[in-house]
Amino acid sequence: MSDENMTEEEFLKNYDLRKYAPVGVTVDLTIFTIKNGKLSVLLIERGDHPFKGQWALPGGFVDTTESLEEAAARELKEETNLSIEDGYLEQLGTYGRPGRDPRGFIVSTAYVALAPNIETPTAGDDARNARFFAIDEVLSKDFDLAFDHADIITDGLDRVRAKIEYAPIAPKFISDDSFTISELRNVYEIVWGIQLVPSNFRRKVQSVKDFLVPVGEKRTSDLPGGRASDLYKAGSADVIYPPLRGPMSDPSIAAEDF
Amino acid sequence: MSDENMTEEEFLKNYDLRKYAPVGVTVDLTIFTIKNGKLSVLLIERGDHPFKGQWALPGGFVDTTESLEEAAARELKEETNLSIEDGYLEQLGTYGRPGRDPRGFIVSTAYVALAPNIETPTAGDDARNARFFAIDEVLSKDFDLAFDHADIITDGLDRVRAKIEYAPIAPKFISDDSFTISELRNVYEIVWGIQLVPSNFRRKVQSVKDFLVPVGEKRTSDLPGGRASDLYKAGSADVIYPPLRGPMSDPSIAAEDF
DNA sequence: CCAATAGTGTCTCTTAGACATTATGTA
DNA sequence: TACATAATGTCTAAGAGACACTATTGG
Repeated sequence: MSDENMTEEEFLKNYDLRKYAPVGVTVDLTIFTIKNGKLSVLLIERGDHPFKGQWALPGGFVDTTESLEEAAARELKEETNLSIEDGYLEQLGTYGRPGRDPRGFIVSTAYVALAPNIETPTAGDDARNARFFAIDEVLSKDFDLAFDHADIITDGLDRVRAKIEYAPIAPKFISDDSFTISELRNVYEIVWGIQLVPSNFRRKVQSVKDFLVPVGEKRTSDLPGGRASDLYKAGSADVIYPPLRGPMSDPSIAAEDF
Repeated sequence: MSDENMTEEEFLKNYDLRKYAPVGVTVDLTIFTIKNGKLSVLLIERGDHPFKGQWALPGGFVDTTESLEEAAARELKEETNLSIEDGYLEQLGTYGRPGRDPRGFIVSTAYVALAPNIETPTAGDDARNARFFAIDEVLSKDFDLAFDHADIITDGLDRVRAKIEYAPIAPKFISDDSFTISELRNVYEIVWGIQLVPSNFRRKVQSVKDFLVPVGEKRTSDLPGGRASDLYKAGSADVIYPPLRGPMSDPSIAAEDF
């Protein structure tokens, strides 16, 4: 039967993807958190070939019964026990350079996740070694990451630094449901790597509609001294407008700071 | 030989991706242009199953010898004869919902391309029907696009509308190498679907460092009347700062206009 | 001259950045 | 009390939006 006259049903009955060149699809996660005052990313030590023994982003092959998003959410849950609602998960991009995986033509769709400071990532059933590394350590020249994961982490870092300007995702770095404006400012300072003027930061975040809602309680610092601070929780805003301009958006700052 | 004691070379010699579930990787392009004063997207009429006879984004399977970017650039060249330098090409995202392609588990990495108003897309060797459609027509309820391409076009449209705020890509819509500020403003007005105040737009784009460089010539309008306008060409800026705020970034405008 | 578009100037209001001042907590 | 941090207020300069005005073209 010629292709021309086949119905779509007939075509699909005869169709077999296996005839074509073998390819694979994986997801990889850049799970960011703030640990010891530094922006950090979760890595796992690979227990199998390829890159056995090297550090890599958590991830794995996508099951053909799940979407990419579901595969990423599954990995996030496995590694951090965070559900997609508590944490934050967003597609970063897809990496498909031939040769990036020695097993064959395997494209990987990378996701960015944000996590609060969780004590120890759940190692999962497999006895994999998993822990958070400071970003600057991971991106240093002598840190030997598997695959093209250094590229992915670099892109993920850029994404996070740019996105906290206009998306209300910074609270995802904070463990508690409620937080102070100083804690929020601290997140921005760590992610951007610059100091912010507290009073101006306060004015700006408070002027953003539905970004922060006052909880009505105060928290006294664990350090000696200092006025108790008001607590806030994340509001319903889905955009920060006007954005909190960081060093990513202004070329004049970016030139000197990165 | 157990997996435990294999070297990486031995592992890879035995490894065969074909053993796993069959998957496919395609690229799809949302090639935007401005035609008849409307933002438009290139569609091709599918000559083969699946979705034979329906309109779809140009694209196809990725060759395992090329990167995703190269595959997208190849498609762009085939469809519009634009090289990646003249046009503009950027990864949009990857779509992997099971069932999106009836042939099997096929993920598609979508790219956004911008093209000047080209007369007729090169139909290519294959006798496919290909032409630009106005965005609002394509995204109307009764336009029956193949696959999940309506989702991809919607996302691509959002990307373009957001990105012309801070990236100097608007000139890519203009055929000529040099252009007037009115022509540039026209691009923004069409993409955003709003009217801009000419004098304020002029002041803002001219204040962006290295965005526009004067050519030193004037162009007289083809219409009767009107002062001759200065010509500019795209400069070396890779970011527009401060951004040209459109309706995408300001929730108060977005609410009423979309 | 008129009509039409390009380009300049001006006014006001908002916002950002810098920093002073006041408030409230602990040692 | 001293000290530390939170919260508020103030000043100035830059930028945005609205719109008036001038310049240059063709008919």
